[in-house]
Amino acid sequence: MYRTHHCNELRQSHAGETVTLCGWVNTVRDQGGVIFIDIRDREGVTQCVFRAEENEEANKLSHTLRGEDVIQVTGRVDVRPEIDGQSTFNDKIDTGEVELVATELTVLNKAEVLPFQLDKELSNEDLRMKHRYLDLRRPRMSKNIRLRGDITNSIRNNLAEQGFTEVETPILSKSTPEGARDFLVPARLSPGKFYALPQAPQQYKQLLMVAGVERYFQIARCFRDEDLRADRQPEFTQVDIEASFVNSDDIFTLIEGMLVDIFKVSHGVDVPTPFERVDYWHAMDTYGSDKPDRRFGSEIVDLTEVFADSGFGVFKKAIEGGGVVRAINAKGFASVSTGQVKRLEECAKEAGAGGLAYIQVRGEDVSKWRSPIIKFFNETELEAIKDKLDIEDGDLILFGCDKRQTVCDVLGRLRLEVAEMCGWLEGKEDILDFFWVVDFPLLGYDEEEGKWNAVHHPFTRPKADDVAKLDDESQWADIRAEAYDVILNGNELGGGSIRIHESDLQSKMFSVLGIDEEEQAENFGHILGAFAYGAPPHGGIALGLDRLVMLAAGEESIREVIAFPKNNKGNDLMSASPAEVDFKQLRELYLKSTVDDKKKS
RNA sequence: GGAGUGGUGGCUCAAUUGGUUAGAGCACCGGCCUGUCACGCCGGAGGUUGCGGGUUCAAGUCCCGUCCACUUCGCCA
Repeated sequence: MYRTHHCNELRQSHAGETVTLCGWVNTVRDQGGVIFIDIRDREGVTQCVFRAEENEEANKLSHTLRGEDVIQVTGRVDVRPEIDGQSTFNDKIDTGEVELVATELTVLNKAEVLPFQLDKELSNEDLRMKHRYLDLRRPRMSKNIRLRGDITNSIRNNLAEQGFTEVETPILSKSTPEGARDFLVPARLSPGKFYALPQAPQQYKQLLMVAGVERYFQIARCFRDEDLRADRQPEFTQVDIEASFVNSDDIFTLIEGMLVDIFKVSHGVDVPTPFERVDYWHAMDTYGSDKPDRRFGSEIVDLTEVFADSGFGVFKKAIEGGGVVRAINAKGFASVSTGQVKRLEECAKEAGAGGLAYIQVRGEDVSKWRSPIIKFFNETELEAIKDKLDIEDGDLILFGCDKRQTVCDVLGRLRLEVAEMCGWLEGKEDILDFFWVVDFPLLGYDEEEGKWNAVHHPFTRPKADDVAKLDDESQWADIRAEAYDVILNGNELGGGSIRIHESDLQSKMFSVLGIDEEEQAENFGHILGAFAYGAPPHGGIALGLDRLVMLAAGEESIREVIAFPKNNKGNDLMSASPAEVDFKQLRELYLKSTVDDKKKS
């Protein structure tokens, strides 16, 4: 037996016992005669005291210890003494009332000097990743990784209790043209052909419903070959769920229960249920986002009627073209700097706006307002916006005018940017604003491609009341889907839908999406076939586990909750992957690179 | 593919906006210390300022190129 206790276990009640601890040398405080070593394992830290009078050899050896050496210490648990009437208790550590008086020391493994110190925050991401195994030793990382484990446990328990069966689905699967770029794996046994890594187990889980599994879940690794972000990795994990004979409400109840348990585990709080449900268009019109952050106000106000006949040409033209004029009031931000205005304008342009109209409200009197556009407004318009936007001295008003969708995007983004600039979220980190966004549109028109795409995915069921509209293209934009997203504080935790389970409806859906019969047979023949043999009504959801754990851990990047993440470019700096492979390996796969590598050497 | 920020001893950062021998804290090495807990004290070692070029009497600082990292847009549920 290596040890009798872990390093966060000993208390005054253990006094007098002889115990053995194992762990890493956290700190060394060499006083010459007496030496204090804090020994650390994943649970915590315990102070060991080495004195020559207890064991001369151990004391001597203790002088050679350095940070991160792995040691085994045996000794007697003592309550920390009073020295000159002063307590030597350390209330910063849980074991601070005792110490281990060492009688035996074994160095299990010496450590070289580390490339970075574990007791300091490190800004060098590069270095952290290169020595990730050391980075993970730090308490914050270790806590995150263990929280992730606790959360997946909680999810498994929760779903098992509800009768869900965990089923694994293939990692080597088939490329589908829809959605993100696939990772491809050459199939040696079928020269010239490729597997694709799954972007999500979507089709498999529906087929499991046809198979009569009824309640499926999987903590599933998914792959997408797109550019990375702080909250995006090429491989990521979804909590994938599908159930038969359920409606949206059943899914909501299930997921709410699961999330309540998760935040009980991570925050120790009871999240109230049921979560509020917000209509998609209400979210878009009010917050300019389908995953709004509602922890602060500055909601979007429609001013289309006010400016319907405006003397300001830009507004008037937008409205005449079927567009809208809307604005947000950034309360108290009239002090915005020129640089910030520029940044906001950039932001608006990125979201599709032509420019940014604004008013800096500096005083009660309109003559003191600073704005490039206000001179075009008449008295009635000014009174109307004062009233509708609740304008007070010190406010900043930001306008958007264009098509409804564009204005939503623009003002939605500005709203978040302003919140960032003004620190509106400071002190609100503990708020947990969970809700559902429902009644998504089923279809969205892609201007570039000139075709209709599925907003969620092609298997999403239209709302019963809207099914008939599939026959009339002019009504496609108005079809609502039986789809839902669950949101927390402006983050999409997951989304799902009730699916189509009839092959004729599914076939019609494919047609609407511009997938002809031949292509349907080729790419989706198996699922259409399956639906012909008695597919039960079913639906499900997928939650992004990485993001969920990130939020539960209070981190800002999913890399902080993934043991071995990839960097911006999809590289693993520790193992130096991806890497070149031997020519022979490629030959066996019938592959030849076309990369021009004259830049090398 | 575009944009932004950054790259200075092992780590975190500084260096008067172009001017002496590139500094400090931590870590490291040596010494001292029997109650420390971010221990303390004395001493020491450690640098091709990411790389390449240019401007200049003089470049960590300015210019061009390039590489790397992070953030972001495009892309991506």
